[in-house]
Amino acid sequence: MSEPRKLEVLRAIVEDYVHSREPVGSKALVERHHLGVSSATIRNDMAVLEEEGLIAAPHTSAGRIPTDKGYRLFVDRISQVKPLSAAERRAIHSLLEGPDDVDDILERTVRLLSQLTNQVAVVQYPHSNRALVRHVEFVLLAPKQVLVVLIADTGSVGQKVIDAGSDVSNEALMLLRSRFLGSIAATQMALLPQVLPSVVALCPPELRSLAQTLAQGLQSLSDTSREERILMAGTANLARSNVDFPLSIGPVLEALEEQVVMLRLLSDMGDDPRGVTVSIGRENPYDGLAEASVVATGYGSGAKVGILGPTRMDYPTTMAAVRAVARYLSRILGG
Amino acid sequence: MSEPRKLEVLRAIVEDYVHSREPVGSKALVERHHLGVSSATIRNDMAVLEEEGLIAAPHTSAGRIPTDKGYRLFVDRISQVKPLSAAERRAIHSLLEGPDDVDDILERTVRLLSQLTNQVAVVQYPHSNRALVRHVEFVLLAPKQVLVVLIADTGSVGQKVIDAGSDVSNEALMLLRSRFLGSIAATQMALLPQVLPSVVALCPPELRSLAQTLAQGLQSLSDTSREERILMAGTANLARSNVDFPLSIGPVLEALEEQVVMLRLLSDMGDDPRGVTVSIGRENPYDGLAEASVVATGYGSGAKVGILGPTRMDYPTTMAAVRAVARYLSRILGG
DNA sequence: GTTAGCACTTGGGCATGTTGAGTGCTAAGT
DNA sequence: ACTTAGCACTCAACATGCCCAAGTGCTAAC
Repeated sequence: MSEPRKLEVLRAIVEDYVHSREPVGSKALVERHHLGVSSATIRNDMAVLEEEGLIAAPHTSAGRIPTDKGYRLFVDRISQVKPLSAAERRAIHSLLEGPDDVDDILERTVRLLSQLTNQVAVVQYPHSNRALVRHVEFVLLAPKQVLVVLIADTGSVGQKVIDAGSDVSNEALMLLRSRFLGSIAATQMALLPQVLPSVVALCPPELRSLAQTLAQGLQSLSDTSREERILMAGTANLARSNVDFPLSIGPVLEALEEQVVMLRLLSDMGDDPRGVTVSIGRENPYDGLAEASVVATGYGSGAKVGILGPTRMDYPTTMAAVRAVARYLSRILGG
Repeated sequence: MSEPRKLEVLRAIVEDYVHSREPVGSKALVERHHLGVSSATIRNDMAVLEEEGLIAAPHTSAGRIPTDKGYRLFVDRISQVKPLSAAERRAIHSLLEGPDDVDDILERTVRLLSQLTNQVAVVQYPHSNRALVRHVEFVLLAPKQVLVVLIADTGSVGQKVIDAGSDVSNEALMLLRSRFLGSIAATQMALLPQVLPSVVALCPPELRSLAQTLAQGLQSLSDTSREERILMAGTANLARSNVDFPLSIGPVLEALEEQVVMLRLLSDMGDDPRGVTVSIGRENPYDGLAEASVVATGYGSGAKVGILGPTRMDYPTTMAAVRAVARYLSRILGG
């Protein structure tokens, strides 16, 4: 049995199964694809594929369906990225229009991606390593509570309420604000941890502890605004694509609700800046996603975009969409 | 047949059905509830209830289930709000702890509510009518793009990118910022539409048009920060509560994804500041929610909290939870 | 107005039969 | 050494028929 044909058979099985949602048998296979051999030969090949754990039969006398391992091989070695349709290109292009508000763009991106792929789309807020501090604001909410606001020149705004140990005066805040602002304006976010301590050190002793608290607040903002948030869209696709198909969507919804889980998931994925990464079924670190796959890639300076869907998914098309969207995102937000 | 007993029967049917998820028959009814009459009598009563459209039989020889109208009557006239359990009270109390960040509080509230009710919880961002302007910031992102930030003394931060028609200088922005800030600091958000025009009018003529654009931005922030956003949690409960129960969750997920739909839904609901409002099944203005009910109430100065779940839901408990959570929310955020 | 009794309906469970897609194997063909 | 035709076998899915329990509606008596 020839190695190339074996792969061809696997490809055919994956494609047919993704398309029909039904186990595919040897006879149907030779009919739909013009492999130059008979169904008996295919049966032999399939037996081998099954031995290798690439396909499996749900029950004795049904066709075969790909295993996680089968999909893996398919994705790694067989599939070719499909070009996008003209309409799809147009849709992505239209992302370039409209206001360049980061939130807005991400919002629209994630919707578009979910529509293109018919899956749940997920996008991580862009890293703002290179962003510069544009403004700092301290707002006294209650005697001991201060709202810390950190604005970057990219337009991203981070905010956090912190608890000062003791009563805080407005004057003190004003003073500290101008101190901080004077020292860190136009500084890279990534450098804050190095710069902030010296600012604190230069403050009058009686304000030192407050300044310390505020500095911590600012620093955590520079951290969290980098990675913390995630946006998603297309949850309804989970239900739709699984009409009469029992991917139990409960666990998946749970995973999607836990931003922590999703963040972990995305950042665990490889970081090949060129290609997209695929995590299939049980390869996922989270149990609830044992029947799901994640297709993701990085954009900009390292944040991730991707989709989540059933293992039985049209990988070539999906990968193409994710890749295209990521590229445009990089272009718009400026790597 | 006595009117009180008829209601009693309806109540029993609703309660049993909610509990067992199965149509309830006359015999089971007399066994579980000690109504002082025989099953034959109940049958007569049930026939009447069915005529009145309050209950229906899925097939000829099955028990009855409540109709939307039946639930309506139940909610309006029969049910008594159940007191919360001690554990539930404790959980709600613990909301009082931790930092009083608005986002944080709402986030935790909505999670808590979804856990208490086992439904999807939804909360609208609080109205900030009475909030005072604390700070205004303009950030130049690109030659023609300005980020407008509006900070309220409540700690809520609104932001928006606006498109100035022509190139903008940093100096101009600085000047306008101090003008605006001087005029509207400590002004009520609700008053902005009246105050802003006069600020614009006092600007130097060459900056007038930019000032006008910025003023519009500020105003829309004061509007949108009031109503626009919605937070939700517990989507996974949709799948869980419908294991082996075919509320098609697809349409519901769609509705939940459309913030517009949800906002409309919430604001269409009555505004009784004391009690909770319930919208049952087809009473909902959105078709996808024909098999769902919404239980909501106002909090603070008019925003809404509530839950969404299947029509077959434990209304008394749910209503109690929603009401209790709304009260605490009002207390924390200061009506 | 209530109740007991009874005939009637019907979905669900179960055992049984049938069908068809699909397999694995063997033996023959290239 | 592959490939192929043929064939016996397996098994989910569907269908059929049967029975049962739950439930109803009605009537006649209390």
